Amino acid sequence: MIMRRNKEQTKHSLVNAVGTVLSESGFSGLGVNAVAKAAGVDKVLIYRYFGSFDALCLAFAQSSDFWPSIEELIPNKQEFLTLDLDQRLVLVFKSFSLAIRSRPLALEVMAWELMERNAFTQELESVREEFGMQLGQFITDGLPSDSQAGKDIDWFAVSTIFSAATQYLALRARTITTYNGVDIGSDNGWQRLEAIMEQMISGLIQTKTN
Amino acid sequence: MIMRRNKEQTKHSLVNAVGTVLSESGFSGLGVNAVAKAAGVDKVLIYRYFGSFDALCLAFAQSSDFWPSIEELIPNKQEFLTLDLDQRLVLVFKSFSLAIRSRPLALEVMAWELMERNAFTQELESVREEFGMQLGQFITDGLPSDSQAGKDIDWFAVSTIFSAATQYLALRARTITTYNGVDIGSDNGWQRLEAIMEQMISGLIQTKTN
DNA sequence: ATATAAAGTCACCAAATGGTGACAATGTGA
DNA sequence: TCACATTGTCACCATTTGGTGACTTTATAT
Repeated sequence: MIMRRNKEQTKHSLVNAVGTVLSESGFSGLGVNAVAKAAGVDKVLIYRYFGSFDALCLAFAQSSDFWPSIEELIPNKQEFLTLDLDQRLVLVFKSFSLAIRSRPLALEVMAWELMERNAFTQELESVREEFGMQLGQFITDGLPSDSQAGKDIDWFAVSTIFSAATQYLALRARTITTYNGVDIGSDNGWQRLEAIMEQMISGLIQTKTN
Repeated sequence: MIMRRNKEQTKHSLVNAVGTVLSESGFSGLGVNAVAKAAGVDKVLIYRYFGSFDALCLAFAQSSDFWPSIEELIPNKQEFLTLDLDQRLVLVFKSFSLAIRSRPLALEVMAWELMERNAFTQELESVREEFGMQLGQFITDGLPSDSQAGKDIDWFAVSTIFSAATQYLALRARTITTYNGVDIGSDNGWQRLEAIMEQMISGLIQTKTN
């Protein structure tokens, strides 16, 4: 009863092959032929099982775990809930930059999103958007009711800037090591960035509480 | 003595065609055939005049003005020199984001730099690096000697974060309109970002002067 | 066992890619 | 005028791309 021919396994091979090709050759090398070869499977099966190459990429986008989970960013939820908003932000951005920098596939996909908008990248975006929403809720969830500090601060704009900067610099770090005098190729440089982010956040709160 | 066949003019056509193709079809459509067609010239001349396609791209990188000039960012130098560091930073980042968002070619090239590292992107980076250096000097040039505020602040890290965020969001704005609740497709959203950057900078200085 | 549907292989297609050699048209110097 | 180098055109090449039809092999249900 051994299935030497297994449709599901072949589909998985193809889906995984998308990630393989993407991380090995970048998205410029992504194509029907390359993926089929990487999967060790005939390319015609892509069309048979997924209908189109875009659909296969879509399946990859939905099934893959290239994006960090919230649990990875915040391993200790109990401890996290005891923190203030500023401390939470700092902690999240620290672990976010760490998590993202160690994910070549995520970086490749992020770069792709900046280039094109197709069914694939659209799906990827929706995955990320949901992640962002959950994370946002997590950060503001169950905040001490007596923390009035920074209530009139545009925290969305703050986290937008920090998240954007983090992602951009993580992408740049793949090809250059120094950006504007900061060594984004080393943990040292990233600590500089985290430190100044921390100062900015506390500066914001102090300004408003004064 | 009119040259109906003009080598220099043809070369210029080819160089310009690189920009045309890049802004119309993106860098994924960039190739020998497309550029030659856009220039209205036979592709063999690319190899004759530039040696290789990469060399042509290099010529484009060096000759083009897709990147904003410092004069564009700071039109009134006299007035600029009267400002404090924080005011200068705010002003520069405001005009930088404005300038960059209205430059589709610059955005395309920026996105490309995030994808690949080749002779072309390397040259582009060096152009940009020089720009960054000049801008940095400009910002700190002739500062009032009595301004001790923020002397111990890592301003390189600050401008790194703001510049990175600006570039990333400008890139994202090409394909999506809302990022993390901020409408990066409209001037309104960008004003939110500029406002919070302003608050952060002044917050930094206040923290240190207290 | 046999018919039938599913799973996989293979050969092929048109189009586009980067790249080159042969040739025609034009300019320029003697 | 005539030779010669320059400028440009064109046909062609091998390779790769996305995509399809026809085929063989395997599993399964009756």
